Amino acid sequence: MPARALPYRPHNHDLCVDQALAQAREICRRNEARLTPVRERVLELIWQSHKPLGAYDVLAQLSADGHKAAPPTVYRALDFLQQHGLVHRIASLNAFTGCDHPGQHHCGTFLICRSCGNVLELAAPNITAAINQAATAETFQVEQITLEIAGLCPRCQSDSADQPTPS
Amino acid sequence: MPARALPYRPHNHDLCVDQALAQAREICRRNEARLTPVRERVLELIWQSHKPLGAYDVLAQLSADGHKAAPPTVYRALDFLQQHGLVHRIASLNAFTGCDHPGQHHCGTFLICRSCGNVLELAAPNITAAINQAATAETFQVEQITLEIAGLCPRCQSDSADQPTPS
DNA sequence: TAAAAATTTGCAACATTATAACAGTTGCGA
DNA sequence: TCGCAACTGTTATAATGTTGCAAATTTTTA
Ligand SMILES: [Zn+2]
Ligand SMILES: [Zn+2]
Ligand SMILES: [Zn+2]
Ligand SMILES: [Zn+2]
Repeated sequence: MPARALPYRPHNHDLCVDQALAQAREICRRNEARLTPVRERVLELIWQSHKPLGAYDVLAQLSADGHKAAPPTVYRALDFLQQHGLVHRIASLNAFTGCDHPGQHHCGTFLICRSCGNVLELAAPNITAAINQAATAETFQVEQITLEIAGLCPRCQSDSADQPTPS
Repeated sequence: MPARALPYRPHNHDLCVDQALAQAREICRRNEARLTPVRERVLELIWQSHKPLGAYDVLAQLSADGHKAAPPTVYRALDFLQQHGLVHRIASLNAFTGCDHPGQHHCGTFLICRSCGNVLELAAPNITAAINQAATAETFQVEQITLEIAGLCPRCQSDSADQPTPS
């Protein structure tokens, strides 16, 4: 089994895209949801890298395709994709990123590099457990967790150590 | 020692406000920072309840005071207050809330009730530890944590159980 | 105290992100 | 082929946040 593709490292990103699209098609089939051309194209654009994309970035790229689009088109597609657990919204960035392990609606934990902009989605049962424990101690009924961790990814840590100011 | 004032429960909120303002003055004195009238007034407005306030809500209330204000005035005051750890921004709400235990710049953990809108700031060492552990496992250098937990507070849980649709 | 410097505020314009309302289109079953 | 539901296009607008510069205020320096 190959190591998980880490956004921070060079990897065959086409595989990320192909897998994401294949999973999306499969999930929509199972959910009897329609992965229309616009929706699929938006998902593909979101997956063009591991850097979250703003709604208006998506919009601009749709327009570059020649697609005549307005904000609602994009926001509706993104809503759909979120609903089916295919993308996540990063609240601290007002941006969207593809979901690493789609299938069910879930709230991810994100490691966001402030230098390169890449995002890694974690599945962190320990964190979730600690959160639920703390919430339970306050008799709070958890419905949704927003956990976004900003900092420096491994690559950008060494970069800043090796090359003080790389342009 | 009295029980901590929980936002969800009736409490003498004037004490919350008085304490927050007193701490703010003390902290600014120590930091040699200037808690000007605008800044103090914005902090007071933020503390008018435990429900986070949008920047434009603050702006409206400043205007109601007769204060001639524009967005930058509010955003600058909020920036100042954040810088000195006196208020927090809730990214998932685009809103601001007073800090429960100010003194140093820190990232809080928030329990946000989607029904009554009140927010409780937690100090949760267990969660922080779990997050740092998970980040370290990915060789990620944490700088800032955004943790916002939405759901139902104790009061609103019982309300919805007792009174199915209370208007 | 008076001039100079730094900080804070006022103000106008603008940028970005997101939604509302309604009309047209498409796919699908009756 | 008709009717319905879901999807998309279109226009306008709302909500949130920023830039840049000038005036006012406070602090520092001489
Ligand atoms: Zn990839
Ligand atoms: Zn995910
Ligand atoms: Zn209170
Ligand atoms: Zn705090």
